[in-house]
Amino acid sequence: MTTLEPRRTRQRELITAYLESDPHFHTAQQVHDRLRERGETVSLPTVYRTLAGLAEAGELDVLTENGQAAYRHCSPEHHHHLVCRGCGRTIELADSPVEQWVAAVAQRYGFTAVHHLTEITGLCLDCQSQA
Amino acid sequence: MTTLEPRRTRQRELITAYLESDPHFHTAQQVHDRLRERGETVSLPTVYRTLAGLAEAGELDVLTENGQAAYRHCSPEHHHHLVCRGCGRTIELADSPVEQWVAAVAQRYGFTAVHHLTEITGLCLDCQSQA
DNA sequence: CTGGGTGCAAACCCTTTGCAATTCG
DNA sequence: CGAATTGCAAAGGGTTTGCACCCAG
Repeated sequence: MTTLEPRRTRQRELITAYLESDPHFHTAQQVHDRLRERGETVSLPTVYRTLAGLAEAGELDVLTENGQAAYRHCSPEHHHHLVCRGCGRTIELADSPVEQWVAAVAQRYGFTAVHHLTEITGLCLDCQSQA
Repeated sequence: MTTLEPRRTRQRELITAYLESDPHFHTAQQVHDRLRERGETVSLPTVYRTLAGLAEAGELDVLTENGQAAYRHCSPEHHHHLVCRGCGRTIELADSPVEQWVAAVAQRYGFTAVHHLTEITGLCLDCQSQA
């Protein structure tokens, strides 16, 4: 059996390169805009299709915020974020009990190819005083 | 200062009553449909406005899945979901270590009004064999 | 009475799809 | 060359908004 690889096109390269260059969450539209700003021409549908494909292949993490899907290049060192809803300040969190729990849950229900995503939002000290 | 209470209307009563009667996640459209099935007349925009208002007031938990916002009457027993990427099958998970960890993290960094969201996706047994 | 709430319809926004043209392998 | 990919434009689906009418307080 031959592993069917996606065809290597200019557009696909641009998109994956961009995601790898900036390992944060980006919506399809953001990716599209950034590439256009650089003078690259990639259509919006192509961005959507490519991102959807990569996500399904498990190469991207997906997060829906505000009704928009945001994608991020998968990283082995998975960490979580604590985000301030006021100023957007983000704190990276390490050593959470989440990974272990996820693994246990997956095993219990026989799930494989498991991904997980945890987002914590709140108001930081600065934003509390301003409110 | 007088606390400005939302006006008590028939529609608002119906919506809140429904959410309290079934403490799971419902999209605006689902709420609308259920109420209509009962013969109640509430317009879709009103459902959206009411749910958005309640959510902002912190009386509802919000979760966006598949690009649709789902609302649930706030309950202390927050649980998470394990979703199959193949068939969409969803398993509700209780007793996760996430809430405690979130509380600890929030306290450590001085965050308040903390919300969190954990999504776990994978492939269930059925979808593994079909692949 | 008076302003917030409601309903309708249309507008919006993000996303997906049909299909012809293009391009990789 | 053949199949996968792209781009365009248009459709789709959920959500929001403008505005006139209505009803709770």
